[in-house]
Amino acid sequence: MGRPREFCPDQALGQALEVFWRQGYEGASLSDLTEAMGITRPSLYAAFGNKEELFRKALDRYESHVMGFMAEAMRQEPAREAVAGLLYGFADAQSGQDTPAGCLGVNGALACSEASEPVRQELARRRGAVEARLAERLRAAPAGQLPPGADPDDLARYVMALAQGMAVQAKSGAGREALRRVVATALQAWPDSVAAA
Amino acid sequence: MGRPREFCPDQALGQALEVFWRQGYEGASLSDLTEAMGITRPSLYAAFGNKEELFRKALDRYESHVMGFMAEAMRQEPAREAVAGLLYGFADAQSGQDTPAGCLGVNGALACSEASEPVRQELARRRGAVEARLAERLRAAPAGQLPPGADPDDLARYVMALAQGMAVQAKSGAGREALRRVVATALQAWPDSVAAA
DNA sequence: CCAGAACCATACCACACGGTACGAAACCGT
DNA sequence: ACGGTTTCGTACCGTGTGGTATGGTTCTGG
Repeated sequence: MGRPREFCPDQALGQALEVFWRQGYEGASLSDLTEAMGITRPSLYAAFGNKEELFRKALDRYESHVMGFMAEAMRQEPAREAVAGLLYGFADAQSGQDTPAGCLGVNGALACSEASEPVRQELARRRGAVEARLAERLRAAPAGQLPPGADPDDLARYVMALAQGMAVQAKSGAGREALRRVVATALQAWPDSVAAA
Repeated sequence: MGRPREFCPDQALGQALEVFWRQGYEGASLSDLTEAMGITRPSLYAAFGNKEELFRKALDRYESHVMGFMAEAMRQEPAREAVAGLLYGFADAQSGQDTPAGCLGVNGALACSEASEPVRQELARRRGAVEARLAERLRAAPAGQLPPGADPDDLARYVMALAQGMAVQAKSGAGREALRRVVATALQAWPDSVAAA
């Protein structure tokens, strides 16, 4: 009962996600957000709590929607295919025509004022979680599927560094083609012959 | 003539550099800056213009001091040594004990409000300049020094992506050892045998 | 020893920030 | 039709932002 809200929370969250994605947590003001979401300040607070909670919900939506490809990519065999799926998936997600450039997890709050330190740490935590999942995936690979002498943890960190670096490049203006060539260049170092072994 | 200033501009700039490095352009308030520099607001404006000019001067100082190793690294032979020198140099610069984590060029303003767009673009421009210098260095390498089938432009973009990704990792808490292993993992893909060819 | 010049410190400005109080409007169950 | 409930819109709050006016202070050149 009571007056029904005049906006769709999910759609509004999608708009908020875009603003955070483009401008980062601190760079997105409440005015930017409410304007993009098409709702007023009090409506935002009633529906989403406050700016930080809104950001966390946008982050959840980002992970489940934009990064949804990850789960399937990780399942690919052999391990090299999983890494290739991840990297090409990141490249595409960071260079979408209808989405902001780069990655919300990197754009969100890399360096910020002390007030946003909790947000920064949360993002670092989530990046670490992805890296841990990848390390686990690589550790489960049969011997011989990884490049000779490569440690799964090191390899996972290397792949994530590359992904995050591509996010920086995308935000700097690099297009999809450029990013895909970065992935291809990296994968040339991990020949199919190794995977076939 | 006139009253002499009671602070050393170069030292004050160094303190400002540290604050920008740690908190980024927007995340560093004038209060943060003046407190770290040990000077008052009007002194800052008299000596450095305004916040944006101060940032640009800090950026120049960063390039000439912290990134000073680049010129020598690029001169190394063969090309693989130049890339190795660059990457290890970045890894060390991003994980210094007495300096903020990460890279000022990446921390400074990756995503920001519209007001700081000029700063963001300037940083993207400078990152591109480094990439262009590296591409030129690789293009000048004798045939056979690069991995087979690798395009110098793609290779340069790949190396820069890795460096910028390490900057993200460093800001996330990765230590020097972790970063160096990322570099080593990347360099394993570019065997010495290729360089010796 | 004084005039001019540059610097320092305080106190201030307009404005944008994140967040909220409050009254009017719109709905549901009875 | 009406009471209770929830939303919406406006107008506001305290605080912090980047930036500056002003007056006292400390130096140099003559």
